[in-house]
Amino acid sequence: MRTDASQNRARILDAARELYAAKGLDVTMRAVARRAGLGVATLYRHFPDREAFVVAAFEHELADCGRLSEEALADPDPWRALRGVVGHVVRAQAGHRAFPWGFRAESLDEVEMGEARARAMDNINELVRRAQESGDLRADFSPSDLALLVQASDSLTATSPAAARRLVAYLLQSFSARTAPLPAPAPASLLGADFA
Amino acid sequence: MRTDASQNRARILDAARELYAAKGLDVTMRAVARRAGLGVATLYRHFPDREAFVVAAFEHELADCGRLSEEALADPDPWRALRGVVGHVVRAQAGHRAFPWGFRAESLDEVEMGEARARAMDNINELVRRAQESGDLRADFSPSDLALLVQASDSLTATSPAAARRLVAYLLQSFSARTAPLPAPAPASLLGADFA
DNA sequence: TGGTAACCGGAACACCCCGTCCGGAACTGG
DNA sequence: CCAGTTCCGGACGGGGTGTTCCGGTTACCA
Repeated sequence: MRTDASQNRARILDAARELYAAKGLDVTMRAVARRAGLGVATLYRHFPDREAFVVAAFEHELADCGRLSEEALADPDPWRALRGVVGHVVRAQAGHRAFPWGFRAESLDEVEMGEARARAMDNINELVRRAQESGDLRADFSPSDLALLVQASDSLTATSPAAARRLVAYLLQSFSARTAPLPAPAPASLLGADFA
Repeated sequence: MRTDASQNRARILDAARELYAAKGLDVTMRAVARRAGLGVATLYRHFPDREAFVVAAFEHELADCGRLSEEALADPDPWRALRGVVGHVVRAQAGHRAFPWGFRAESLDEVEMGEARARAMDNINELVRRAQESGDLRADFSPSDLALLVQASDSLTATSPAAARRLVAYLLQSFSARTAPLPAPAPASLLGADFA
């Protein structure tokens, strides 16, 4: 591979991450190309189609997610560790709006990233099991509730990051088996000043 | 207005409601016209543009919402009434995916519907106040949290209605000032069989 | 019943998107 | 330094959307 080609590849992925972070997945290939200072054909020279391209842009975040789940397993307090993972993922997603999509992408299985995702999920499942065993996490909690949280949070991040944070705080409280209510962030209106 | 014109107007709105209910707002004007057995120009003869058209399709639901909030105010148990309103709105939304969008639409203010919405909001604000006074609803609850719930629920309804119901159950529990955990519906995976 | 005005339908317009093609520029190995 | 291969960028095709135009049709009223 020629040096300019690999430089351009990196520049493309950087541009994609910046734009996806700012605007979510509704970013055209042309916009990415323009941001990278390149032509659209260059994108298609490095990636077969749009989906593969988006997935490639998420490699970094997925690796982060895996590493994070490993660290969480080492925490002696599984409930605290789980909350930490949730907080991290939600923050990562606030800075990278397409995260849930990237996480769910079918085409991950093609590359070895599918395995990385599987390992991260195994870790999280184990973390959930431990947190339930410790009695901090409600017994009827399902790991799929985390996906639920991530997707719901993402949909709110688009309109109001503060609302997303508040939603996450509410949900984390519901997940807890203890009764102590967690403090929620300040209310964030999605409807302008309509609600008092 | 000629009788066929007014008949067609009703047929258009019916078709729109059916399609929006089934597929959300991602329905083309052509699709609505085809469903109504009419040409697309007929749609634009009755409504200036797509947005005004969608808003018009929501007139009925908004009126329902207002009536519902009136009834809820008559309930002696404000917390139960509030949960009832939430349940109704979420169900209405499951059958009418574009509800949150229609509720937030700016252009409502142009027609007299803006006033209907304002009254519904006043009622809900009052309901929240009473539920807090009764001690059932947490003191730091904000009426805007309802908008948060509706939007989050909507985003999940698209992929999994069961997940949306579970989310709502979790949130309602968090909203409660009492400690008794509400039973959550069965877990609903958003990620296929990836999570155990 | 007939004339007219209101109404209708589908084609057409303007604008987006993704993905491809090809002539020209740029890098690199000998 | 130069030839040749790799790479680039803008134009192109196919498909989609919201919106408008115009000739034909239909309902109404006198």
